[in-house]
Amino acid sequence: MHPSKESITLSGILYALSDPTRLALIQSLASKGAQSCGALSLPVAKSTASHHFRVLREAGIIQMQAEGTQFINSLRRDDLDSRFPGLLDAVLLASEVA
Amino acid sequence: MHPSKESITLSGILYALSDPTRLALIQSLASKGAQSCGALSLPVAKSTASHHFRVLREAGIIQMQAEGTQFINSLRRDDLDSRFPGLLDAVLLASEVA
DNA sequence: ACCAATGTTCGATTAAATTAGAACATAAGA
DNA sequence: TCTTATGTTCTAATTTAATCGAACATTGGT
Repeated sequence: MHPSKESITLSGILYALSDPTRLALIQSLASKGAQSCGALSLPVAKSTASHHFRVLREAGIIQMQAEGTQFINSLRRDDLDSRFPGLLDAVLLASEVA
Repeated sequence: MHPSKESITLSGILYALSDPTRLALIQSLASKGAQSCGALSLPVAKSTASHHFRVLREAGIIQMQAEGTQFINSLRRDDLDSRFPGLLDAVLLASEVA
């Protein structure tokens, strides 16, 4: 379900983050910390939101852990920083500027 | 044909670079400097290569200038660095690691 | 047990990207 | 002027992605 750090690919990350909805998602996670899927309140259907979480998860950008009836999402910051130094920070900085 | 610096979007850049063929293209431009389309010798049909150049150009990542019968491609490094500091470098670094 | 809350998965639909072949445009050279 | 070189544009086929509704699973509370 969650890819290992080594199997995270650059193309996968760039693709996952090229979607404005997913970009907004990780921006929220970065600024407000870990949140459940519902707390992130996307303006799309539940199934669509679930799809976006899956894309981010399978790209290795977020991790999800069950907590009661909900799932808590958080950035895999350490893994990303060690595998692709500076990339996440540059994207987050750019997403604030734009 | 070439977008202004201000109209370059983060999503556009991330999407354009999420394709392995295009990523390889800009990596070659970064390491070997400006090159014609032909010199970059992609393993695809001419029309397909032209499509990839167009995507990179319209995303604001490269600029193309006519030079005789050919087009010289180069990175819009200054524009990218000023608009999204550190992003291009992080991607290029990541593309070397991976 | 029963019910509500929270997401996931399945199936279908619609939209967008990738690819390539064929025809076209432009510049340089013989 | 004719030909070659270098890409672009057009059109079409295949693939991939985004979206939603409905049904399903799991947990926690009543």
